[in-house]
Amino acid sequence: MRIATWNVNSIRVRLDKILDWITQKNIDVIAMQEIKAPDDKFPYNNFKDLGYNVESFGEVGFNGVAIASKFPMENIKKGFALDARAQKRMISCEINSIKIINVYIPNGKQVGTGDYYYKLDYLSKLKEYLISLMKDTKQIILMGDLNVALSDLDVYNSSQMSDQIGFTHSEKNALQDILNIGFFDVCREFHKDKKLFSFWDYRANSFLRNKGMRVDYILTTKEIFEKVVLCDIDEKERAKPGASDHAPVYAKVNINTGGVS
DNA sequence: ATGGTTGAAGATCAA
Repeated sequence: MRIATWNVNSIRVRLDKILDWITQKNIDVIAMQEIKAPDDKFPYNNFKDLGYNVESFGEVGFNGVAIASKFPMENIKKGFALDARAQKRMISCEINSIKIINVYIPNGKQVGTGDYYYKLDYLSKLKEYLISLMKDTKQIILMGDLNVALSDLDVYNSSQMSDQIGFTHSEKNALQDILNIGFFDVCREFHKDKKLFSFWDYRANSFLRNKGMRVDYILTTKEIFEKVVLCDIDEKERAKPGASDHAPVYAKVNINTGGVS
């Protein structure tokens, strides 16, 4: 099973690129964030024409998440009961008895603002939710834009990024707390000592200067991680004209998917 | 450099 997460920064503007990429990479399940479209404007049929089931949870103007899957999705849940602002940031389902959670963590805007504390609260509530979920199943994949760079290898310049949004001690600790309950940072496990970025700001020629951050993650329980055979970030998608400011992160998991893939 | 650029709006807000 090939899985992916991508902050697409508008499902409608990026549609052709997304469809081309999931076809080229033979992606079975893709978690998308920042679709920036209400559900009645989501291009469902374009995914269905390629053989994907698709579920979206969007709103006008910003946020919004969606999952497209070649396999049937069961127990679809839209929203996160512990989200203090009840925004459109989480959608989850079960695929082949694996719990798949797609989350778009709040950006936080500025350190010390209400938005920043909302972000920390969201990460804390997500950890509590995952702890409760793990009592029922050990088969969990959490994918999404977590808006936090975990280590010095996840930012272009750790001293320059120190105490900046996405790289404060509180944010890093909140994400590390989630890993500590039993989740593996799959891309980092496969590339232990390498600088890894998944996001480059549109401003100030960040991509050309490779001033990026890794904020997009695939996290899995140990039971799933043991079956992962590869994980990478496709930086080439970020280099294209008209790209999202995020690149897709993808992995291959060796599980029985009924012969479909 | 408190700038820069992009998207969804249709003025600014969010990132």
